[in-house]
Amino acid sequence: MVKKTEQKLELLPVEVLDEASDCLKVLAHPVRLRMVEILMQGKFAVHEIAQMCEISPNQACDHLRLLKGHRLLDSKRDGRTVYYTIAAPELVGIIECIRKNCRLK
Amino acid sequence: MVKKTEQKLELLPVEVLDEASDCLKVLAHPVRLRMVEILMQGKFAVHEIAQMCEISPNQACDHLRLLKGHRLLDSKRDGRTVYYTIAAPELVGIIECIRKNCRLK
DNA sequence: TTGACATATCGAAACATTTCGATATATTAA
DNA sequence: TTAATATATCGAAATGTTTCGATATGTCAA
Repeated sequence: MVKKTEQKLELLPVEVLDEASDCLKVLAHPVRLRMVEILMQGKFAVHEIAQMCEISPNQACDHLRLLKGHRLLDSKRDGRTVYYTIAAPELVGIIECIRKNCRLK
Repeated sequence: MVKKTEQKLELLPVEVLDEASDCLKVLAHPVRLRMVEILMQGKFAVHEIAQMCEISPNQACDHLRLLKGHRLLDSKRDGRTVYYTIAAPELVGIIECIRKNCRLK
């Protein structure tokens, strides 16, 4: 019999964990989760997102910039309005996971 | 036609987002993701987990304590050894999501 | 061009997290 | 009891994040 600590566990490479934890860190904020939720239902302008999140436009910019910087969102200017959209489809899975699991407690 | 900003979006209650972001914040660390991964494959002692994560035992304690404090893990002493286990089944969904999505890039 | 609106950027204070060593507690065997 | 092993706790330095106001840029209409 093999000793427990010598068993080969199936573990993800460190780089994947680093990347995943970076991504989770960015998502781990109630306002940013709300933004992802909102953008799962369409494209929206910064001021619309700010309003729905009940924060100031420049604060919304900060959060959106962070999300975009990690390639989770994308943006496109149309006139003086900038519309943000979901860039990383895996976000949907995480929000779904929250929807499914965070009801209780 | 209803104006976009007046559309009723399906949004999770703030309390759920607060709780979810708390949970994600705790998970958003490469060592803690590794711990969850490891514990998805069985129960392990603190020193075994520390060794597999390549950190000191007291640092492992710190991280395990944090995870347990958020009810993501559970522990049970057997003699002088303390075994940790997964307490929140929803963790599995998040790790699965990482496995599925964080290959590329 | 000017004014108004929409978004973006930046610095710094406030706040939170991480790490590490020192020390404490719990359990067992001698 | 004492020594050895396994965990746990704590304080404080180092580091990272958040927020906010001031200011800058980009676009359009008059």
